[in-house]
Amino acid sequence: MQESLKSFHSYLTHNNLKLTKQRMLIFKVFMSGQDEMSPEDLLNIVQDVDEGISRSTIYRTLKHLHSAGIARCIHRGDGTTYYEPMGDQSCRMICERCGRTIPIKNPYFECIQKETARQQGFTLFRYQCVIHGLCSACIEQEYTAPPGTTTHSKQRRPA
Amino acid sequence: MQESLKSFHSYLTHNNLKLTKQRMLIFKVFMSGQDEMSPEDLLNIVQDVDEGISRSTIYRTLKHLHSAGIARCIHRGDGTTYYEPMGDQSCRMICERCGRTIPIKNPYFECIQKETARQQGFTLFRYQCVIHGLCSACIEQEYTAPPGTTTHSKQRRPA
DNA sequence: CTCAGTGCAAATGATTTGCACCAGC
DNA sequence: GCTGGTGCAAATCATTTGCACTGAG
Repeated sequence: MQESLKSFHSYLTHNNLKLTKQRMLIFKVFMSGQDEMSPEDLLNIVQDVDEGISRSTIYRTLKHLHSAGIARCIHRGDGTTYYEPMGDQSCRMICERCGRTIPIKNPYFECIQKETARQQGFTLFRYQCVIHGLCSACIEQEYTAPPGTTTHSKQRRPA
Repeated sequence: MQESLKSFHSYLTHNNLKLTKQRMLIFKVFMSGQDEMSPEDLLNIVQDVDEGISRSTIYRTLKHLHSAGIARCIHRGDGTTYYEPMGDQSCRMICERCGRTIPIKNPYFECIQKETARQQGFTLFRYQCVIHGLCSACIEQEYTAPPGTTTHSKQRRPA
C-alpha cells in the first residue's frame, strides 16, 4: 500500500496531475478491497464515505491507477470491466459461459510466460494471463441448451 | 471448413435451431476470413453479398458460432469485440495500450496450459490464452504522457 | 493565481430486445 | 402449419465528454 501510494504519487507528479481528495479516497478504497471490483462497486463503497463523488471521477481515476501500474484491469466476456490491485495472482482461468474464475498457481507458468514474452520482443513490464475456456459444469450444458437459456449461464460473479 | 460446417449443423440440430440462408452466409463469410474481425467488419462483408442482412442477425449468429465452438471471441481493452475461427494460434500477447497483437508460438506453453487447467479441475474444451502487457514502444511512453495523449496510443488495429 | 479536476447531464457506441411479418422443417 | 428467424427501430448499458465551477500546487 505504501509502495503503491508512492507509485501513484510519482505517476501524478510526472504527468502534471494533482492529488485531489477524491483521487486519494478512491485510491485508498481501491487498495483496501480484497477482491476485484467493477467501477460501479467501487463507486458504491466510495460514496459511503463521500456522497458527492461522481461516477465520472471513478472512471477517470481508475484509468490513472491502471496507467500508473497500480490497477490491473479485467475485461469480462459480458462487457463488464473489473479492476483489482496489482501484485497477487496474475494468472487465472475464466469460464466463458458462467464467468467462474479460477486462479492459476503453476510456478512454471509464470516463467514460461516471461520467457516467451522476452523472445517475442514484448517487454513485459506488467502482465496478466487469462485462459478462457469452459468449466466442467458448462461443458455439460454446452450441447444441451443454447446460451442464455439455462440458469447456470449468464451469472456474473458466482459466490 | 467442412468439419466446422458439420459442427455448426450439429449444434443447430441439437438446439432446435434452423439453418437459414442468413446463418449459412454469415458462417461462410466468417470461415473464409483470414483475420479476426469485428461484428461490424463481418456485417460489411456479408452485406456485399446480401444487402438485407441486419446487424442484429450478425450478433445473434456470432453468439451461436461461439456457442458451437466455431468462433473464438476476443475482447479488446477498448470495449470492442473481435471474433476469429477456432483452430489456429490460440495464444497471443496483447499490448494494453496500443492494442498490438503478437501470437505466441512456444510449444511448452500450450502443454503447461492444458496440464494446469486439468489440475485445477477446469476441463479445457476449448481455450484461448492472452497475456496482457505493454509492448516496448508503449513502455517508453508510459511515464512520459498520460493515456490518450500520444499518437501511439488508442490505435486499434495496427497494420 | 493558474491549470487541472470535478459533478452533472447529455452524448456515444456496442449490443440487445420487442414486435410483426417470414421461412425452414 | 408450427416454431423459430429476421429486420427494424427503439431500448439498454457501460463509458465518455462538454461545460462551468472549484481547488491543489
